[in-house]
Amino acid sequence: MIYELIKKYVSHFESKEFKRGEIIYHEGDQPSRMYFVDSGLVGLFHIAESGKESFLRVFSKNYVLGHRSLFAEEEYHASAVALTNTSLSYLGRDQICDLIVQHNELLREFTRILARDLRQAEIRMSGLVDKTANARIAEALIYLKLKHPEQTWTRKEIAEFSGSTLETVTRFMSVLSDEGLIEKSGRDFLIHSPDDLLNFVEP
Amino acid sequence: MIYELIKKYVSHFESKEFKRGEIIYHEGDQPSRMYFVDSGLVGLFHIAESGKESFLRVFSKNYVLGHRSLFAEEEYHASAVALTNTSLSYLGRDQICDLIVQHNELLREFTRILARDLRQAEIRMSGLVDKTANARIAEALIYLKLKHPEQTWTRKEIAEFSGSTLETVTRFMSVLSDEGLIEKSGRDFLIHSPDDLLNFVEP
DNA sequence: CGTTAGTTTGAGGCAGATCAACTTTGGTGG
DNA sequence: CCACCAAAGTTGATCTGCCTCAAACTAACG
Repeated sequence: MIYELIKKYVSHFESKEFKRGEIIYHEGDQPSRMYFVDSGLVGLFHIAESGKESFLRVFSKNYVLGHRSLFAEEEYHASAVALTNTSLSYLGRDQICDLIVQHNELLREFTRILARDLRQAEIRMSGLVDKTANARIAEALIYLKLKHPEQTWTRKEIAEFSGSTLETVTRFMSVLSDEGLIEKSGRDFLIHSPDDLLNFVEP
Repeated sequence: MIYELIKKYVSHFESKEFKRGEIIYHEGDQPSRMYFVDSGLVGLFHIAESGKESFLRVFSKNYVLGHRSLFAEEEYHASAVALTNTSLSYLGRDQICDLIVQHNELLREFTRILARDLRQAEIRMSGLVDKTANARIAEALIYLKLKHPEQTWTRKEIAEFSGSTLETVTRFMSVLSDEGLIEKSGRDFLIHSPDDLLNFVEP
């Protein structure tokens, strides 16, 4: 959506390829660009003091990344990592600045994205206090797998997204598999019915 | 800051008084206004399914509230409550819309606020997984009391801000008092040295 | 002063983190 | 194409932080 809007005003983009696992930008760095996903999948991760990682956001085709830091005029608070082979286009900070000053509607779209992400972050925060680990894992499974069915998510990624641990995710997925609520195949899995899954965890 | 900017373009505001405990807007409502704090203190609370509340944000003099929902074009995801007797000015949605379309710099300021709040929410999220309850309580004490020394925060508010419970907050504050790191006086308290406090909890 | 909202302290229990050892998967290079 | 091996997943056992429930106390306001 935002990427479509931007393409209306910009004809040429620099672009770059990343392989699975490659880092797009590092937590702590000063932002100099805004990235757009042409293909592939990107994850945003924050590493806490203890070394524990949190999986904050996922970016897929046509999403933007790096915008938060640019608009906040802060360094990156998290690292962006390619989750698959990924192709990104990007624009420099100055070019973005010109664009948003000249095209108010573009800036409004960025503002909407940030406002929605803020809601999501605060709701997840509340879920971390309120819900059991299994409930959060169930939601993570649904969110990650339904939005990105082609991706083979690792147990570690699911754990970091749900605010749990690898072992707890594994254990719970075994239960779900025994209950016939998901179907494991190799490292991947399939959700039969999201509703049944949620019902299982919140009766 | 944002309020100052807005005052440059708007001469007349409607305004309203709220007593401690009064609700300014309800979670789930459609946003129709944006509020500005003239005096007093406002808290933003989200109630999770189980009934557990999370204390998401604090708004004091010159801060805006209600902006997230307005920009996201979503209903409120949390309720705003007066923490003290509070005086708010407000503008209607249409008026805000006109303002931000006409004054790009104003919209940029809103975007910055949202971008910074998003960082904070995601860092707090990560802290909920990573840190002990006591570490989060220590941070909450510092954040709430240093930014708003005049406010007598309740144990419940501190608990909901730190993602803990009233009892755990009470217990930990008793320890801190015994250690001479805070000084209780009635229901209120005083922090001697924020650094010492943080050092006590993260050695 | 009486009343209510807020605070304190204790005892108990359990969800889920941690540590550890073993198995499986799937990519790679011979 | 198969053998190998590093990376990912599984499972068990243990341990503890802190939440929950309960009951008594105290501050503060009208």
